[in-house]
Amino acid sequence: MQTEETIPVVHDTEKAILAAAEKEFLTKGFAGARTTSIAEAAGVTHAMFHYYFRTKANLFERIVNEKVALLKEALFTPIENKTSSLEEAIKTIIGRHLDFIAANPDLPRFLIGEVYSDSERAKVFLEQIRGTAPILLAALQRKIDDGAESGHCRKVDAGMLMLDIASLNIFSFVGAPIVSSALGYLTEDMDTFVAKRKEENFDTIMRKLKP
Amino acid sequence: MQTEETIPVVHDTEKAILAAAEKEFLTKGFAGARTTSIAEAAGVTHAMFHYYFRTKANLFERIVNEKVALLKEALFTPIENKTSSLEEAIKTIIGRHLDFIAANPDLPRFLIGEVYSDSERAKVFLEQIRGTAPILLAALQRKIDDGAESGHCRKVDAGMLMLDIASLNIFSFVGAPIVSSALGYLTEDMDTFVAKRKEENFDTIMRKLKP
DNA sequence: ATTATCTATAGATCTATAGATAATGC
DNA sequence: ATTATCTATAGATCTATAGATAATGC
Repeated sequence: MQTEETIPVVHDTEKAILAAAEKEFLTKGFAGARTTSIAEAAGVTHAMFHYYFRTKANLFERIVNEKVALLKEALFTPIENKTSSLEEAIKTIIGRHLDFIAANPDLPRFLIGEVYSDSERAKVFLEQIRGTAPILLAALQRKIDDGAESGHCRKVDAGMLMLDIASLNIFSFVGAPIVSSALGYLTEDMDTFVAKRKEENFDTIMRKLKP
Repeated sequence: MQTEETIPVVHDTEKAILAAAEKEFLTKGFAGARTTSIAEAAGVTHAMFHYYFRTKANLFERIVNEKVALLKEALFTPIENKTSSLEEAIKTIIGRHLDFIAANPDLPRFLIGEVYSDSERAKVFLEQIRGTAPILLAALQRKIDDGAESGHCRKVDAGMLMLDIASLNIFSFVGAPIVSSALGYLTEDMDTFVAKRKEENFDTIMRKLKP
């Protein structure tokens, strides 16, 4: 039972193409994606693709930018509470990151394969991150330094710590199919898996920080 | 000054095509690779491509199989010395893995993007690993269990530990361009970087094992 | 004789556009 | 009048093959 909107639904076709393109590009990459398949999946004529977005490259760029912005926002939002402990800050970062990946499971592979395999596209991506990452990292480094001074943790580099966190989180997803199949683990449901990995990776990182 | 071989160099063209194809496929993926570019890079006519390998898919499969076999051999060779300690075993595994990635820097991205994005290709890949990984893992698990019994380390799952090791090692390379650029690190020479990462990741893993 | 190579081109896609027609908003 | 949609097709690649010619090994 659909509710009739009085507000006209503008550009329904445009949205359908965008949604179909996102899926096609994220799963097949730029070279593997077909504009005809996108139009077909969107349920519109192929000509509509070009009417709304002119070129394949146009639409691809748009989707990349959208995804990078999303990632930027999800990951590099400064930790709100200035009085939160280092432990809480790390828990927040890992939690955010893993939740984001769980909500966008194709994105890591897409970024790895499409964005920074192409140096031109990588540049745009890196520019975006360069602007915001340092804010989060500076705050993290301050907390680490404070902790180190009071003897609660080792003095490690915040950037390297973030690389460790990113590695453990991302590969939990990207590598899971290999590992689970190779080792014969059962694939439990997503939520359980994410929760388990949050704890596990948090523990790994905290141990690394211990004096 | 070239030494004249009396033994005839068989299939020089074939080798040239193979080498060019490997580079093209590893950097651009199956969909992005062009058989015309491969022939051109190999310095032969395009028809030669088909004369030697018939189809694009043929050659792609051949290169995937070759690379997977290489990876299998490099990573899942059992630790020789049965009397070696857990610490030594882990050091060997991390060292081998990182050396292999350093020697094949495009391979992780290629496997991530090409092999297990396609479930059919992934199956072949996983079959290969399923055969050999358990041998290494069983040996590692035994060492962990021994260590746990004598109170030298925690009792952790060898499979999960390998996932952590793989994550940290692979992402050291795959993610390095992002991180180094985002944080403004200078790219030091490869050997230094590999050596540093070996130590760092070894330390991370050993801390995870501590009781 | 067999193997390797070349030129030329068929055949299959795929992106993009032209131009006509229908729907929509003033 | 403007915006959205359709059909048809141009134009550009790309993979693959046909068929002729040169090189090689007995």
